[in-house]
Amino acid sequence: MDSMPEAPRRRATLDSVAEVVGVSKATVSKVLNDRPGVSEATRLRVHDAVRLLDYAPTTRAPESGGRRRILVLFDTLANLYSLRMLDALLAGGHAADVEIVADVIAPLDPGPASRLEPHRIRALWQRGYAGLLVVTTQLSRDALRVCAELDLPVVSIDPPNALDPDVASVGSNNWSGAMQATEHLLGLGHRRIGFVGGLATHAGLRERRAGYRSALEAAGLDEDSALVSEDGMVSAGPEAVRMMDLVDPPTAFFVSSDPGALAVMRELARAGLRVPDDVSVVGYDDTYAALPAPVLLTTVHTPLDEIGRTALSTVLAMIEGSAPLSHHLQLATSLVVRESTAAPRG
Amino acid sequence: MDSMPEAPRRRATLDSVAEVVGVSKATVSKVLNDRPGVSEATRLRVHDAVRLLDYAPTTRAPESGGRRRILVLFDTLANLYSLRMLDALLAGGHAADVEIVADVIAPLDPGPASRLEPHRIRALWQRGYAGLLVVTTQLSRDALRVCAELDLPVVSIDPPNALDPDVASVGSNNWSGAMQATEHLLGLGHRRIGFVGGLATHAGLRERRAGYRSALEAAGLDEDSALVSEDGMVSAGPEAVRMMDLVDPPTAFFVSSDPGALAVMRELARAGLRVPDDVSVVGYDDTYAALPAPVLLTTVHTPLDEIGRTALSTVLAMIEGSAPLSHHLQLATSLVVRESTAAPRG
DNA sequence: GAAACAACGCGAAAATGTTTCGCACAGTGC
DNA sequence: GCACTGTGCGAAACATTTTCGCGTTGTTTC
Repeated sequence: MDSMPEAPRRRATLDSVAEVVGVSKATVSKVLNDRPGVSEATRLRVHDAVRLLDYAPTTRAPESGGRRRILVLFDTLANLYSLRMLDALLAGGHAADVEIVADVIAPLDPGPASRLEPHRIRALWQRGYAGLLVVTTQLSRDALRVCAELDLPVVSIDPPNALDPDVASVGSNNWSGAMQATEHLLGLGHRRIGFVGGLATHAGLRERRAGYRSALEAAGLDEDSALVSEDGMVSAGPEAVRMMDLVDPPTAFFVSSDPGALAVMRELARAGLRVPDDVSVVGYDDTYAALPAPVLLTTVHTPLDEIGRTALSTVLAMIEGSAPLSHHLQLATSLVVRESTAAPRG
Repeated sequence: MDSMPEAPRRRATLDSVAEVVGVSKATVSKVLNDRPGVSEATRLRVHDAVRLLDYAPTTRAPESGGRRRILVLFDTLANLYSLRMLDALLAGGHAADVEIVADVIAPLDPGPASRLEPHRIRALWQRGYAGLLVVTTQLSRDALRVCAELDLPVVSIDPPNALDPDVASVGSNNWSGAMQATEHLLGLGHRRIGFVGGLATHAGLRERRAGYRSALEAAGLDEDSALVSEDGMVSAGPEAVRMMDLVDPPTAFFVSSDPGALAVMRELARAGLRVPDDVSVVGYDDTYAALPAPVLLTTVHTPLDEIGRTALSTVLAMIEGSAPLSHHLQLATSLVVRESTAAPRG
């Protein structure tokens, strides 16, 4: 018995493409590099053959000449959270000599149809990314299965849900952060503390709610459902004003995002209430630190730099083949007391 | 007599490096690609020779999945201007099926030494970027020369200085924008209008100053140097407060950036002055539009989306080989009147 | 209408860089 | 002294890009 009867289907090479088209490999090379000196007809035929044979240049030595490329997918860039995360990742990319490519999942169509579908994952993989970082976005089970098939390492940053325990994730301890914020207000003497949260579809936001409740309970207080809003951040301001009209209004608000906190402060100011004299406000994430607001926000600082660095080194470790340190890292938050909180009146 | 007696100093090649070190080109190649099978001593000697000869491989990195890659270099990501620009560029990248790679020039070292040096440009070219977009950053003449040599198209977005007329640039009409802002205040009845600008090293900021002055002159007013500050944005707030202490204080401020305007509003508020009741404030760039500030900022809207799209299509056209529509595009600004301006008191 | 000319498309060969494979040599065990 | 083994390196094979010249085609000139 000699070797296998059929050809072992070697990878397509420039010569094989040239042979199929019936031109020289020089011509094929020119087409692939968009060099002049080739007719449009030949150009088209070469492209067809390249597609047909699924040709890819071999000089691509994935781990050699070119640097590794990591794709970072944001749900949106329209907030400072994304910006600071990107900044941290770029710094980490420089340090590790990898190329960080940022993209938004659906820059044109914000509809729910533009999720990360399996075919999209395959397209990403074909583009040669060595790893994938997904920021505050849920990956479907199908998408994850495709990633596993393609051996494409994925790390989720601040995942909305801990859907799959096998997916590595890096985030911060939301429950503890909310505890810190609420305990700060309790420590100032507040007893009626409103909670203005985002939609409870995000696990992190649910954890913040739970932390808020735990802090209240630890202080011997019951949660008052009239003081809790989870309608999403667009209605944060009106919701806060609504609570202030209650017979026993809150003296402080814990708002589970910084933009939401700013919206609350804005609406309170329009309603004639001063922060922190009349009402205290605590935000979350510390993404607006550099912003010279009239009243600087007391907020929970999430270590985005550290989260970014950790996520990057995790995905790099996975690319190298080693298992990540832990599948679900949560970094510690810290409270930053600025100007928007004070002891309640009287 | 034959040709020139001395060698014309050709570009270093693998063979020349190998000759200098006294090894084969295979060994040099292994060193450069971090392949095993080379002793540490040889590795070091090769690295030395590479540095000495300033060797760079002539073959470029292959394009990712066939798509072109455009590098966008920001001076910093720590502001919403960069964020919105990046967002616009990513959207344009999706539309044109090119990969947008964002990076900051010096993520670690903010010193002036980290400019875009020629060798850095070569490194970029080697990584296979088809074009370069530079945001609010000056390129040195040397760097531009290298770009021209390498045939690497460059488009400057909002360049600090119109150094080289041959470099394509896309920006907005700063002079006209400042005119609009100042005319708005004049139209409301203001006659004492303070100008708080950034450092006048940036051409765009100088143009804004000129537009401010032109509007005043068109209204028959003289510029009062006591009402002009160009100390940079860090001192914007204190400068505004200082002007309010003048015997004939301004009734309005034109601040030539949005963060600066917010800083001014913050300091005015701390000094007990209400905006817009006591003082009006106009900002510039409209980068904080989505921000729920207590008083929404009246500002000059610069069309960052359009600027980004235009810059991207310009660099793509240059890659295709066609000349850009124009070398120095300036897009029109528009005034967005919100809450921070009103007629002067009494 | 023919000769001269210009432009373009293409391939052979040279140039450049990467990978494979085998040789030489040093150290080690018997 | 002989076999064995691992390491460092280079020759040659391989993959791709670039240069340069040749032939074809279409156009202008007389």
